[in-house]
Amino acid sequence: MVKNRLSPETWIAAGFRALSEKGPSALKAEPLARSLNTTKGSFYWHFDDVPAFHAAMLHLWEDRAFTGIVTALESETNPVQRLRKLGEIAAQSAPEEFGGPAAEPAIRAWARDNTKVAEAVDRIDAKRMGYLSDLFADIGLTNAELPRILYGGLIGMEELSRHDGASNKEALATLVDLILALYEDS
Amino acid sequence: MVKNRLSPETWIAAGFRALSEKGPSALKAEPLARSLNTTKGSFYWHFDDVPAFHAAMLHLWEDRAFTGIVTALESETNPVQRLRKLGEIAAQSAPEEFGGPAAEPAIRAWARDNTKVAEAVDRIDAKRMGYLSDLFADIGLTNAELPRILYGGLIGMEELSRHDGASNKEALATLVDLILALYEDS
DNA sequence: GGATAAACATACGCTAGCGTATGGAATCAC
DNA sequence: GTGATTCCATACGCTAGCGTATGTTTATCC
Repeated sequence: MVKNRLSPETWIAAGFRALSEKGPSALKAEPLARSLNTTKGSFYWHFDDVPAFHAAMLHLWEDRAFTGIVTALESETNPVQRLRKLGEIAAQSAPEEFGGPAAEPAIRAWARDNTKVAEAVDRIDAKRMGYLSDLFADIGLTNAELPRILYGGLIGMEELSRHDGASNKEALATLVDLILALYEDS
Repeated sequence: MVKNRLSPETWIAAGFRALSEKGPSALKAEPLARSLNTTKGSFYWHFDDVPAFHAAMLHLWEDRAFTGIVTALESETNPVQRLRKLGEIAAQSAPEEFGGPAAEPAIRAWARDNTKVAEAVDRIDAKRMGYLSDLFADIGLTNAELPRILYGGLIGMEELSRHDGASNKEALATLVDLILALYEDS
């Protein structure tokens, strides 16, 4: 029998997997331990308690939720290309360390019964909306509703995908086109 | 001391209130009883068990989630007016019987750890998307992505409002305008 | 206005998960 | 290799919520 020694990261990854698959109520020490074929002895060695574990998950996510997008768009030089690229990467699933596809909606759902999570989501939303605002401003689109339309569409479609399983690739591209039509006209 | 005798509907309303304010984890018999200043003796008189209570909540919602929208749009005669009106009513909060504002996002969050809820949301989403498809088809817009864009935007903005507290009135109106620009052009 | 039923209160045993404590195995230092 | 450290297993008491059983109150019906 191979004895896999676990790291905090392993637990956190298992946490995101459970969060995505079974919802926030699955983020408990003993069930997670079972999913890793171990006991909560390990859990309480790596983390002080359950809230501390939650905080660790949240910290990892908040750390990458904004910068991850920014760096992913760095390769594109002009704002229009960045907007189009944003539509593409948003249509893809999240990395495995966050529980694979539909990690973001799962975190938003988590925010409903956890204040700390809600606050983190608040901060990330504000940052992303600000970034979108700047992007639109760069191409001369100052309509204050555009970031909300695009980001809202992004969130909503991710949510929809979870239920109907469909891809958002086409829809997001079309949405960006609809918005950029304003740019062509100006 | 006035003895308020409770009905199943009172319990269900309290359920939606708790769901909206504290999340799915608040849908438990004893906490709900406390919120109504009573005991679970009443709960188990009106409902067989907790899953049965959940089913009752869900049944009420599913019953009104689609038809409610359709009847709200009946006053408008042509499809374009209906689309604009849809944007308006979606920006308002849900009726109090469903826990006031942001009831829909709460139910979507609930769907994450409850299969029955997820199935109900599936059915409602399909119906609403079908309705939107018909609406767009009526004005000659056959682009299959449009229902997803509008409905996704609706869902996402509702979610955003919960966090930043902002209204979606302007953004939804603008989104409808962006889409209807396709109609003007054709 | 006493009998009947409906609506609620209370007490009970049960389970899942929490956090602690302590012992045991695996790994590292040298 | 043995001593120390790191990591995990197990056992314990505790609490919240479940569902049942049974008692109490409140309304209803003639």
